[in-house]
Amino acid sequence: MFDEICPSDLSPIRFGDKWTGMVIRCLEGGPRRFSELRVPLRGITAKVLTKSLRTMERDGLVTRRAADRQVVYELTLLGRSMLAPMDTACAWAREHWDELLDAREGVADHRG
Amino acid sequence: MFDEICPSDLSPIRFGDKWTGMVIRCLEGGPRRFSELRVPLRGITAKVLTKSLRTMERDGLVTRRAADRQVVYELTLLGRSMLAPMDTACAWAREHWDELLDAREGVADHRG
DNA sequence: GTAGCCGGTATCCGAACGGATACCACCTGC
DNA sequence: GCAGGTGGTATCCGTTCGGATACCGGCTAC
Repeated sequence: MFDEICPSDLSPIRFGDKWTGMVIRCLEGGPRRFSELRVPLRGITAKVLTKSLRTMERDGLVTRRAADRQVVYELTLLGRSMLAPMDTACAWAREHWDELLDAREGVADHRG
Repeated sequence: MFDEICPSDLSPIRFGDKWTGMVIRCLEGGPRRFSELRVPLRGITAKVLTKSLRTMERDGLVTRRAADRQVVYELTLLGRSMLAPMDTACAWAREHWDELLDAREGVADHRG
């Protein structure tokens, strides 16, 4: 999923920790439950997702709401405001995709 | 210096490693020597700066040129192109400075 | 009662990050 | 000959990051 949304592995631009950017993308469409977030974030362990979400909560990017025997996470206005710089970053990465790739492959050619 | 240029400590947006964004800002005005970079980057050790610069070189953001018994680092076009998303990120951070600060202080109030 | 989902926590681990310190070769100026 | 600057490298160190694994209480379905 995220291979298509955002070419984030190669880009040097990061939003928060490894997963924060992807979590924000997952919450872009509305509130999501803990286990709903784990699906698109293939392979993330509960511990790591919990830690990311707690940090994001601390930083005012998401809210955690435990209601009616389920937990939902939702973007705050601040969290939602990060979508703009994220779009800029993704546009930059897409625009310079080839150059980024060339730089890494050049290294691979020389040393790998 | 960098406290004024970019409120980067509080912002969750990062470009490369800890120093990459600041190095790019330092090189914005033209080529700089190794020791010239160390001045504004107060406290950076030679090892860490070397590592940052080598990574940036590998990623095609800077060039290293050893000429006439001195070494100069210069932004590539790719490196220079990062100034645009960096400006966006800085603008975002400035715009949401108070919210970012509140989130952290709220934590400090509760737990610190 | 027991199997399963939900939303985690606890513990351990290896790798990477960032820094401190010491050291180095090379050249310049005195 | 010796101090000082330049552009590093080598070694060690504590912290953080991200992940693997095991386990947990609460609830539901059968």
